[in-house]
Amino acid sequence: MSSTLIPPRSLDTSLCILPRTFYARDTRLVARELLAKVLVHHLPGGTRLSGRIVEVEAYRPDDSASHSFRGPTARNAPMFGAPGLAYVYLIYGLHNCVNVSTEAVGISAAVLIRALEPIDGIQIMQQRRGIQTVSKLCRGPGNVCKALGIDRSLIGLDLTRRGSVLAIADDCLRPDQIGTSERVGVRGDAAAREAPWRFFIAGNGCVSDK
DNA sequence: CATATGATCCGCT
DNA sequence: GCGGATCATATGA
Repeated sequence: MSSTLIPPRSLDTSLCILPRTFYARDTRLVARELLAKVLVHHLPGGTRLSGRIVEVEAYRPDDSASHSFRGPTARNAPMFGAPGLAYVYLIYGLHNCVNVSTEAVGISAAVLIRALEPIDGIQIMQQRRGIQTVSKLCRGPGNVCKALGIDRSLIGLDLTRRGSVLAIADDCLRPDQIGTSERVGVRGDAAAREAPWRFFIAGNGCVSDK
């Protein structure tokens, strides 16, 4: 397998947390620009689990594949909330999936984090996943959450807040080449199914569904 | 209340 | 390629 990225050994997340203004923009742009950013989960006790974002999907207003398509509910509330909030949901009764809300308050949109290139806490991720292969630890949205220990207790968390246990940081690395495709597993109308709103770092070995 | 379904994953074939 | 796991959520009675 080949990887286009070289993860840093450490990262000062306190200085480079993405601000709310980053998320308060068109979701497709936010999704693209989240590539190569670093998702960080701080565990109780101070252990840091992190990975570089290598694959995302945009879910937009008036998007029949989106959980918010039929209006606000208790579950999708974070999608309508402030940009930069965590939206975590359980799918198939088993898997947690993590999103970040985007666009202005009242507008329902989010970016689903589909895959990471592991950086910090690889040994813990291996234990949680029950596998060794690093490139598979955070491949797929359910696996991202399982490896990093993200669950619904984090719903509504403000990822832009200083000291948040979950955050996204910018260490100024940029993806070489961005690939796009239709989103995985969506079942809305034709426009939603065909929209090229999945974005990934081309050639990265941690991307799902290649 | 009852029921159908899903932004998935894994193991088996 | 197929199906089972497993349950929150949404929807309709």
